[in-house]
Amino acid sequence: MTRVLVVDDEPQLLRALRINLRARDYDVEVAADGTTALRQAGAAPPDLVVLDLGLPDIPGVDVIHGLRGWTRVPIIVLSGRAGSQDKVEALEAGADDYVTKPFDIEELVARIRAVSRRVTTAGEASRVDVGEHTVDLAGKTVSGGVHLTPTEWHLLEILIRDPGKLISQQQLLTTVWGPSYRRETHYLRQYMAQLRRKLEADPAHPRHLLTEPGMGYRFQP
Amino acid sequence: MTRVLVVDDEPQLLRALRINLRARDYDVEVAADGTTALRQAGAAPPDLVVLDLGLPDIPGVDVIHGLRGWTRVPIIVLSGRAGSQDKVEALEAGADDYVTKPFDIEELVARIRAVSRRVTTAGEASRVDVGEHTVDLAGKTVSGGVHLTPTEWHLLEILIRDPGKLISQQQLLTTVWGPSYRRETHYLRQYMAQLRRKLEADPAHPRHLLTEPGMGYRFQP
DNA sequence: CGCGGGCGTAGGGAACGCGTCAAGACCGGC
DNA sequence: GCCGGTCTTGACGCGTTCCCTACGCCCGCG
Repeated sequence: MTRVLVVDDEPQLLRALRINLRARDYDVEVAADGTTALRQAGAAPPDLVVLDLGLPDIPGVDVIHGLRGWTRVPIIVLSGRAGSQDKVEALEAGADDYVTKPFDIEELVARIRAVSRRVTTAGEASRVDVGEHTVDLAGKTVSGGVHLTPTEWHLLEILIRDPGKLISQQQLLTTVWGPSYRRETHYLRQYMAQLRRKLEADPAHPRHLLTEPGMGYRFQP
Repeated sequence: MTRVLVVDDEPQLLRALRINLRARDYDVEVAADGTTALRQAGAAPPDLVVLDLGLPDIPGVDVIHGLRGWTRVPIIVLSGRAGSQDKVEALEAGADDYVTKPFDIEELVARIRAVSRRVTTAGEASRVDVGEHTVDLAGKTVSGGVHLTPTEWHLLEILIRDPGKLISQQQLLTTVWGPSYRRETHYLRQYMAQLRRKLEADPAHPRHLLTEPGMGYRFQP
């Protein structure tokens, strides 16, 4: 889960951000002033920082410098000052984005998503453990010399994308084979068996690729 | 040198951007409409795109989608519309930043620098070993007197950039030959065979330039 | 106890994708 | 204008993957 550190002293903004980001599976932490922010970031480095420049103790640019001294964590700046000189200064100091107040909360969330997407997709791959093996969705690799065919990947990706969640047979069939194959449930049995043979330690008694009779399948981490 | 593709039809803005970016060692290319932009980006992929949403031919969001279909190049959007709905839409489509007109040229340059800074510092290795040979990406040389043609270099670079990661044939084709060649998979077979003949010890049984049937190719160090 | 639905497994035919060889089209320099 | 290298096409054999049919098993139900 992506951890966002919000540095601001307005309870109203904090509340709105917390709600909106929680809904999108972000973890929100809060700091009310610059010193707290720097200490907190040092103690538990966040994955992204939302920084209000109008802090009670230190100038916002100094907070940017304080962070950039040791980390390249993405920083999104909030500020009441719309002058381009202020923007240039903050961006040159190392900020990734600059949003002027007042702003729409939806826009800020979209910008947070844009920045964190850029970072995570550029960075290391998303890996998931399935029993003995490790599956790398981005690189399309499985540890232990296991090889998966395109159809097997397609199926596995849908299941892994929502760990623990039940995926109906109809959804699996329509997304992998197309809407006209909605009733061909034996395709699922076929390929689920192959996935289990390749990934599960004991294919006859699967522990991660589970069947929910009459309903669908579920990936259990 | 970082190459920036500016998609806009205002000569005044283009001129200002060209001067300011040239001064900071950026290479500036220009496209006046969406189709030109997509074609140009396919022919010579830029390192960053500045995209005006108010284009004469296609909606700006479609240009974003057209690019995001095969590349993660950073996109900075310019727009006269300041509504948060427009911003969210563009950012969700895959844009990295959104600047509303009128804006200060200094601010745009600062944002370009902020975005490209994150990309270039993402990391890069110049020399890579491929079996018996050593490939120097920067110097465009291969040890052992091996010579590669431009197309071969282009292909090899994409594969080497993400070692161990699978690259889809769609991405390879659009990046090397252009979006219209998306289905010409036998170009890939042709040139992958040539690369293997030149680099692999046993071209019939490649150990570094691997095929993933139905999906793409992978460089294994 | 017999029955049927849902599930897991096995095997074979067909189609697709891949590698390879070969030849024609294009473009540069000598 | 000739010639070498490079880029585009085309055709063929082979292996893998996919699709489909068939069968055995477990469990709930009548």
